[in-house]
Amino acid sequence: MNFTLKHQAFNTAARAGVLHTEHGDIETPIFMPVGTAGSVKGIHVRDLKDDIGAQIILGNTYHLYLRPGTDIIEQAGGLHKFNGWSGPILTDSGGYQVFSLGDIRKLTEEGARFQSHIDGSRHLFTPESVIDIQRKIGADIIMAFDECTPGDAEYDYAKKSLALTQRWLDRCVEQMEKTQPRYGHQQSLFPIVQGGVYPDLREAAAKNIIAIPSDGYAIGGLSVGEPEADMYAMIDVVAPILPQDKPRYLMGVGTPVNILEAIDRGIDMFDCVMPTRNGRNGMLFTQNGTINIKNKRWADDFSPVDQDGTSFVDHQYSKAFLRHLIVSNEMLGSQIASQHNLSFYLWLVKEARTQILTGNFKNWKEEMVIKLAQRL
RNA sequence: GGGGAGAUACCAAAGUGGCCAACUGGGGCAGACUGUAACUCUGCUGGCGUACGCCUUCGUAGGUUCGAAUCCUGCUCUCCCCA
Repeated sequence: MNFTLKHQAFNTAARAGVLHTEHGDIETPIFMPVGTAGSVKGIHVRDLKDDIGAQIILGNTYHLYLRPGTDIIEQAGGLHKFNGWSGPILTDSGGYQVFSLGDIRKLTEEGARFQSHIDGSRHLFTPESVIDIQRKIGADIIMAFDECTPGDAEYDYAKKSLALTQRWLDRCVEQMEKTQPRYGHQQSLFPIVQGGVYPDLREAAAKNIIAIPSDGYAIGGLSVGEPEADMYAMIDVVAPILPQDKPRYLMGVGTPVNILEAIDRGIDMFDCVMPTRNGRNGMLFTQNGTINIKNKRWADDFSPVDQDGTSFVDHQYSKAFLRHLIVSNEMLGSQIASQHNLSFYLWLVKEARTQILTGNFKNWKEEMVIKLAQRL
């Protein structure tokens, strides 16, 4: 796996590049749809590829481990074979579940003990086991096992949490070295910078991490409850420390505005459940702001879902019909909204890339941020 | 014709003397959602007021009572059973 930088503008840290993987090239900046349980909820692989233009998707270690279980995925020949997605796959390590399932897990030096949210059964995740599982899933990009520190963590907690994440990282690296790819393609480990909302912790974490040779570096523990300004401030601290010639992945972010702001600060890769989850809940993202399609005002609006949209669903269906579907809890509504939102997200990063390459990113971004913040 | 049951807010349905502007669902109207325990969650839903509150409501007309959605009487309507 290697990364080629195509262009870097003078008045912004934004970059355009290409990340080459054995399952295909990824043009950055990129948004990666989240497919927690092996599927991007409600979206066919064909539409992901041909209509939405996704270049890489996510899977989740914790969820896939619980269901269908690692054995089944191995028997299938890896997640690519299992779900039919032939492009690159990145798996989250379960570090986010350490955060989101805080009530039913316990952290120790050894790892994280979870109680399954499905049946209550008890499971231990260690840095080693998490690497092994991701190997078996067949991820192109394997994420280090970390503790995703809550956004409101006090300094002392964030510091301890970071130290644990760093010790776990060393064990992840060691386990990667001791093990081999499962299905004949390369698997790369991305370390993760934590440190809460504390610049000195973030700086130390970033410096610590770049000592580990990797094909890419991630920033985690943001957009988890902290003020938006803190998120940007942490990116400002960390991104300049990370190697220029490696992709930078901001985990779990975010809103369209978040993404543009982060691209401006030198981030290359993003993922977020927002386009799919919020889509299912009736929120549409457009160039001109967000739409709550459940609102009464759309009931008799027979114009296309999105006049400027790039997906077929944007022109195939009207706002009124989509509202009807969502309000009626018809599953097609979730599908259309998700497909629209993902298409918009992929359009957004593609357009950002074009603007970077033509040297107009900064101006374009400033205009877009204003438009995107509107509510229609 | 005889017997029985019932009429509560947009719908359904609790409430059978004061804690009732009235439980709870649904519907409606808004809001939230950031490495997915999420087709989920939260709020509001008689009128006016930010709020304390005030006003008008439980088929309808009267009555009893300090006080009625709740008790009594007449009327109207609905449903069930038997002829």
